[in-house]
Amino acid sequence: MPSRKSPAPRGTVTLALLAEQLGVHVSTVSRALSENPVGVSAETVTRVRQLAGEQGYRRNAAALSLRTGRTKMIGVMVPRLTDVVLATIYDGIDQTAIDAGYNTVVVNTRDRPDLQRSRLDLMLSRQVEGIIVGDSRTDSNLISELQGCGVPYVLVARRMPREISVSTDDLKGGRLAAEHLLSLGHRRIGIVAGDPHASTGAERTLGFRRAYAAAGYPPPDDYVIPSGFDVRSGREAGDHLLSLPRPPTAIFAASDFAAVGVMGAMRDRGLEAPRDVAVVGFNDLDVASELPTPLTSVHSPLFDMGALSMRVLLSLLRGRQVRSRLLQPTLYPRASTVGTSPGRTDADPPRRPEIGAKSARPAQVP
Amino acid sequence: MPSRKSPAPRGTVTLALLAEQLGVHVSTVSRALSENPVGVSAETVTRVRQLAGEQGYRRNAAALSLRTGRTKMIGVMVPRLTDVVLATIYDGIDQTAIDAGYNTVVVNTRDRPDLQRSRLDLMLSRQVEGIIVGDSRTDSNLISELQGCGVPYVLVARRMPREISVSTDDLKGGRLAAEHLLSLGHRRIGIVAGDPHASTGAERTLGFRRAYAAAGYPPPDDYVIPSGFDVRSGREAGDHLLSLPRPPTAIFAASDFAAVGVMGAMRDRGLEAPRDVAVVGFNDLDVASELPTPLTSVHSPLFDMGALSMRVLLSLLRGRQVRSRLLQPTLYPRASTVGTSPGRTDADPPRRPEIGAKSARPAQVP
DNA sequence: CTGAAAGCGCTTACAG
DNA sequence: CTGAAAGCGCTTACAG
Repeated sequence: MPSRKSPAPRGTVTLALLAEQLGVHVSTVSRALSENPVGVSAETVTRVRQLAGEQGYRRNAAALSLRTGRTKMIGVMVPRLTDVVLATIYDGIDQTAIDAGYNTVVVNTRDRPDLQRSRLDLMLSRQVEGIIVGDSRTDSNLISELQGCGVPYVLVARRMPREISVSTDDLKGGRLAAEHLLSLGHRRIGIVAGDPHASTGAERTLGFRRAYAAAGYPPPDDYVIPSGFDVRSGREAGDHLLSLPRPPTAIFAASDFAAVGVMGAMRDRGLEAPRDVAVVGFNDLDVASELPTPLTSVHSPLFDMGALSMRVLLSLLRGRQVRSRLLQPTLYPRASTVGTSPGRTDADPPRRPEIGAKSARPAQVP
Repeated sequence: MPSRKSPAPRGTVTLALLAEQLGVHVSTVSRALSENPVGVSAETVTRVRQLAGEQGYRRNAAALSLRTGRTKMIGVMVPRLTDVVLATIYDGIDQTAIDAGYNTVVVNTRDRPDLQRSRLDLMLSRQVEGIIVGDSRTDSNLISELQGCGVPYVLVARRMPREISVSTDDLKGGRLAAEHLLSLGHRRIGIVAGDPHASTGAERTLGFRRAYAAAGYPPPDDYVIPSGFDVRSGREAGDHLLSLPRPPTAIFAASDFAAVGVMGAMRDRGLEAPRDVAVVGFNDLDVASELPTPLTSVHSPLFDMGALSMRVLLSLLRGRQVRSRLLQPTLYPRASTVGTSPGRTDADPPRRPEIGAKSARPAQVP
């Protein structure tokens, strides 16, 4: 075996380069390196792979894609990855994609229609085979653009009429929160509503309001504050609600981080949860149960939601018939509403007490 | 103008297809569609672009890359995007990349050397022009693989000897936390150390220990608990520290979320910060200042760190000489150590009191 | 200003 | 089992 110059000589290692060194045709090298080498002698396969390994050969994905018309790439659109909710959903998507032999490429669109458009263009240029849409909004025409481009897609987290989606039953989640606060006797409640153009924010709020209205206590509009889903937005909305002439006795926030912001606003006014104001969050992130005042929250299965959306998309790519999925939310009552005194460790076993559906899993996509 | 069938007829719109419809050569179409059309009549440019718009033409990125040898893609490796610290750094990277005409593709490696390897391979197959490495570890040979592959790279957040990196001065950050707790009279402290194979965890811990040793109170090894950077790890390490025969009077956690976990462990034992145990976190995330008990934390400029790492990589790609950067940490004292009583809104104006450097920004890469 | 050709790196019928 | 050729969609010297 003659000693080679260096693992990666100068420039890239190509099939042609390997073929030349081995004295065989480039097509033979291609066959030997294919997943399942057929029509090549075992000996050739060994020789080729040996050299390819030594030289650090890596198949050029662009050439492969150009030739075969396939990329094995899935595009994922999210508003922002710095929101751990979306990051967790994406994690489920990515892991499921990898297990199925696909790779994902994710873009942040910051909930801005202009960025949705340009980032979608980018993904289409890169020939993604499918798209998972985590940033659909009622005030954007993203969906109609998607319809025109001929690439299969599935919505996740946020849904839209007549579109295939995988999401939490947010209407029900809002209702669970309302029923919990109603049962504790709260009549004047405030809502940190999240983004009204996202179905998550809109439906959590709607489910909550409907339940309160049905009980005879329809929340007035000025107790419903549109917001983002982050700490800062929650803080601002909380400041607003607590400054009302007759502040609410309980606040429902459409996200856990918004709820933390509400608690910050309370703290700075010398208010305590639940003594002065009860607080309910949404999503039940890890942080909720470990807060100094543990947060009552509506759990939604984020990782599973991402994973399922990917499985639905894979079915779609295989030409199967698919339908939308609604995952079940579960409310976990904690000290921010039911007022466990600090130190009573038995009163709040994390992740135990459930209200609502027995976290029934939807039937898997076949 | 004859009426067209549909915007995206069947299959993809290519240059050849446009050329045929216009009765010109494909190379003419290519020129007309190029960024800066040169050597084409203005009229042709208009005609071509008009039709391209109508037909929804999108340049095939694979073909472009194969032809030009350029991809304008930057790879980003992180342990996990569900850690908001990394997500924020990535956000800085991505925005800076876009502004410079590049796109990023990010991979999660979960701090597993095997995944580092396979995901790196993937990126190299996709012909990334540079890589930003957020997951370097002392127990992985990722760096030596990177050295052999001929693609420029820059480390971010975690650093390694003799490698170009952009990170926070974690040694100093640890020292700031130690000086703060020393000044409050704490002598027996516990450390939730983070991952010892990541320079962030190792150096924050080392800086802290050195300062305590220098003051005459070297922390014993069994008060230093290796951990992850998440809530759960912090919770477990906190449980451990608080169960010691002589529990610490203060705990330094290498991340804010780990600190929240520590506070959860305290709460379940009926302990309060800072009355029973003082707590210091690291990174100063948004959530830190809004917690029911606001968390004293060492701020590090995460978004800027990501952005700067991208600028350094861009310099490297332009063949310039670059050097490592160390960003300055700043300690923000809050109620978890200095015991502001709830309701005193003037005692903790978020983001105001500083200890340490005046957040001096490093000189920008030219 | 426009056309014709070559070629990026790869896979895949088609011969032999 | 191996070779030779075609072609994926694009850009870019090279002619005219």
